[in-house]
Amino acid sequence: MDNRKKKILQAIIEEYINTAEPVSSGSIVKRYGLDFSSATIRNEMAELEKVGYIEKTHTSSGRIPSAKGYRLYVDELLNDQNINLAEIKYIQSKLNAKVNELEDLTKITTSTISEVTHYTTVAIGPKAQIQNIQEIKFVLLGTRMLMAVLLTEDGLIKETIIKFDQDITEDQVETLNYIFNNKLRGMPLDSIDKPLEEYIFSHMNYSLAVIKPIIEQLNRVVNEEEKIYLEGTNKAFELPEFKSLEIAKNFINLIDQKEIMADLLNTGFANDINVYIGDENENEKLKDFSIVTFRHRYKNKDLGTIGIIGPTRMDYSKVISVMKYINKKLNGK
Amino acid sequence: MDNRKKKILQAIIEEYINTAEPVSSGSIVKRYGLDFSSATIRNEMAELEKVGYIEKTHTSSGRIPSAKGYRLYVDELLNDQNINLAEIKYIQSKLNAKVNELEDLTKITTSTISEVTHYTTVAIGPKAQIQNIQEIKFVLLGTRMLMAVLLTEDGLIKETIIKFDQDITEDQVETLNYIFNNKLRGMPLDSIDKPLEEYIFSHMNYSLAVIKPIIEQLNRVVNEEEKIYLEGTNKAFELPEFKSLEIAKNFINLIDQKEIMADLLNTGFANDINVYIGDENENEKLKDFSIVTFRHRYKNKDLGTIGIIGPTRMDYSKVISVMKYINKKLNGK
DNA sequence: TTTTAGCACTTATTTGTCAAGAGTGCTAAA
DNA sequence: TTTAGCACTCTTGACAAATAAGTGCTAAAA
Repeated sequence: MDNRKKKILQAIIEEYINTAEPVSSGSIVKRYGLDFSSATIRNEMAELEKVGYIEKTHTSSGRIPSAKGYRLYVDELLNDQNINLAEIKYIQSKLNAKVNELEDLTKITTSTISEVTHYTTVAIGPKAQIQNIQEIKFVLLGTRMLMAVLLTEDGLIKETIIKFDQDITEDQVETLNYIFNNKLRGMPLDSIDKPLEEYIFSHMNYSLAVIKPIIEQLNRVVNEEEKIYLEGTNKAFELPEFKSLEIAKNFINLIDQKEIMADLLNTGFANDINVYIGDENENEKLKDFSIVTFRHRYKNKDLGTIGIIGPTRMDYSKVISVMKYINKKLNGK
Repeated sequence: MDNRKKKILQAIIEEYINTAEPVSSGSIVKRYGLDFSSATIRNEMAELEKVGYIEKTHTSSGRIPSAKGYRLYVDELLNDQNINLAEIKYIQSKLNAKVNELEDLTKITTSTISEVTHYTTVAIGPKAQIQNIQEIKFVLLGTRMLMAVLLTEDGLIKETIIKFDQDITEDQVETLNYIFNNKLRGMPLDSIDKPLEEYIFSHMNYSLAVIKPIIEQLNRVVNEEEKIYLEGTNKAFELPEFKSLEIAKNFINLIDQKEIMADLLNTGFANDINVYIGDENENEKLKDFSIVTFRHRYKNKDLGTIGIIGPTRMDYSKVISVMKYINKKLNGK
């Protein structure tokens, strides 16, 4: 792969990202200041095709990038500072809002990314199970309802409601607070389980009718799938790829299945931008799409993952640039 | 409108709902046990068209129902007990799950309706602003973070986090609990406002640095748009209407705009099934779609609204039957 | 008076053909 | 090594013709 070939490949990919049409040798000569004739470009293109970076849709058509082509582009060729002043200002204005909860920040970030990149954006909160409990508090609401609030060492907050068939007294709440904090402080969230229930019941001699529903509900909350945030589904429908009913349907099916989205977001390396192009994706259903994710960690705290999902013909340069910038901003918060 | 005309109209509508193709005079004779020739049906159809219940797509085509036709069908002709044993069993199994929070019930109900009807289903929780406060509790998390929990007289629970630039003591929390409950018990949620802040500051002589963020955040939480629950977006894409890119795009645009969905769900009569057919909808964007909503109240408590959104060619009989049944079940809970 | 057989007429849909256009691969010359 | 030139391939759009589905109307039958 000499330099000229790379330049031509880059031109093909960028032209294709812009126009969504197969790229001809002529159009490259015209628009990409390469000082050769179309015949020369044609020869180079034939070789690029032989090594699998580009493809033809039919014998006499222009070329489109293959997944392998995009991969080289993403790894070596693209500009990852492709972000302008207007975009920077917009992102700043959004991210400067004061937020009290990580959830709000996730929502804002997700919608901001979708606005700036014009792609559908998904996000998921940090995994609860692996975190350690810092504090747990019970609050009596009315006479037969408790709210339990869990605070983890990483600052994640989980709350849930537990209903009882009998009245609960403020004294009981106080005891519960004492027992649970005493037992759980510093422990991982997933240690709220059956053995704990038995331990409290037998060693601390506390009413099972109260303990049991609490443990069960806390266990449920801690283990339930994290919520998925989704923004800009409609953005995808502006893309020419979505003229194909097949593609549109697959896309909607994908983002409608929260488990698939959760899996997608929970793979990849932390604090790095992960790009999965077309059939690089393990999931067969994703072969026509690309995903760019970012698992955000800050000061060793897991802050969840944000991902962009779109057609393989995605503006990787813009997407990656925006992700990088947002990450920098988030770490400054 | 004599009886025979109504029968023919019903046949046309039900055939169209099944096939999504314009209905010819011949097909009705064949499939709907009406003992007349196609010529007779044709004459009747010409008259039904004259009064606006059905329409033609071109001079020699079969007929499709107009909004007015669907309206008559919904008001007078359809079977609202169109639900079979398998569906009843399925709904029962889903709704029998024990839930601690209204939110969980809403989620389950929404997805159940979508599964049974095969249409996209949306829901919104009860409006908070109009409810009265029963209890308010503050919980200290760490040293600079409060969780505020609001319980309304209707049983709605709202919680939120407030962060401070200074440490908060347990004594302060106790005072806050006293002040707020004392002042707000029995008051509507939207009375948490600036005047209240000033009152507490001046009359109770309490630190503004603590009061102000609390009031602001509570106010924000109480007034923010209720969350929208959405299930089965992909179901819509199985319908022949969604072969049209135009329709598909409009649909996605609609359900992506939470404010439109909220408006939609917040109109209509409580405890009644509301049907809006095609251009009966006020919103121009909805002219190709129908909405069936149900504002659920029980023992005078607002429990939110559930809605089905689909093409005007919707299986109203099934949708209304399922809604009615679900309502009955919910009221038994 | 109501119903219906029969037929002319309308429109959509499908199929085939043709010409134009875009782009390639290859050859031979620069 | 590059490129002009040209034959070749495939797509796209336009047009025409054939087919099919269905209506409206007329005149006869019930």
